[in-house]
Amino acid sequence: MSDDRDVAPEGGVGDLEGSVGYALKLAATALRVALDRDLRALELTVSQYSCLEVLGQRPGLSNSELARATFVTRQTMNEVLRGLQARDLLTRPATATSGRSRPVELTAAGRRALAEASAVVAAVEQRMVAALPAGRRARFLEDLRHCVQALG
Amino acid sequence: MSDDRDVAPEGGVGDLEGSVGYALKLAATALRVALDRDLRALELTVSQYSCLEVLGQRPGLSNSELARATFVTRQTMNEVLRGLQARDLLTRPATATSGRSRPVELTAAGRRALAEASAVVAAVEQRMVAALPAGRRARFLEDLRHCVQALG
DNA sequence: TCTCGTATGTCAGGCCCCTGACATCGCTGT
DNA sequence: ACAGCGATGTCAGGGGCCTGACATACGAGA
Repeated sequence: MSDDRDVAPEGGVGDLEGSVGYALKLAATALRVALDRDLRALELTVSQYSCLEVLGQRPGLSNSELARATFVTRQTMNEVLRGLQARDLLTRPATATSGRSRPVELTAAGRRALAEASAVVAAVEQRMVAALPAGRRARFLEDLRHCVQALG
Repeated sequence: MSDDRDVAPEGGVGDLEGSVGYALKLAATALRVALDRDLRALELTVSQYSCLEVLGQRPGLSNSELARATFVTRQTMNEVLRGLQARDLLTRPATATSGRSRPVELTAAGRRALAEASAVVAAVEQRMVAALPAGRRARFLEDLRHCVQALG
């Protein structure tokens, strides 16, 4: 107690270096930065790519459904959609056939952009996964899911 | 090629469920949300907590040094510091003794807030780590570091 | 039928974080 | 001595994400 250095409050976090949460944040940040950098060449943000990717696999989803699928609020997704729609990467009917939800569809340009972006993202992921010792990937994935489940 | 479903572009991402990057993003998001929620009771954001935590372990750091330590830009850290200073959780000399950098110090209230926040964060981390099978924590940490290294 | 709850789209305001730009200050090589 | 360079603090602008709030549209139950 004679020096502040290396002294953590009781029940506190302690050293950051050994913290799983800290390492998790760092890894996620590194991933986001790498994706941001590589996607910038395509004029796409990570959020926009996520939207396109989900839409490519599940065409016709509404704003709210896309928001749930990408884990953002529908307000946020609304803005993302507006940006992509302004660039003619997707279309929405002007009026809803039922209720207020309108199905979102990729345009041809949207599918092209998705294909390019998907390749870029896959390359980054490949670079990351390649750094993991062989055979540990499955366990790593499982551990990540355990974390999500414990926190959700 | 007869159906869009389950058909990934060549070289694309493919299914999201098996993607390490996707799982990593989910885990980091879950962590951030959990921290946000629990820190809200203390009127602290995650960024503010990060700043306090680093400052507690390394008092006297300047704005730019804190920014580097928490992996944000100095502009961002500048705003975080201003918020914390307005609440009297830290102090900065009005004028620099040399150059332009001014050492930041926690106040007594700042140390109290840090102690509370650190306990909250430790509890969240504990909840997360407890979900990992025994003995796998070290390897998980190592894998996360491998990811960071491969991307940085 | 009419009301209530639920889901949806949207606007407003705010926080976090970024890039770009600028002024200031110390150091260094000429 | 001085011009150039690097680091620092700060302002301006923008994007992403959030919560809160509101209006609208559908469906279930009294």
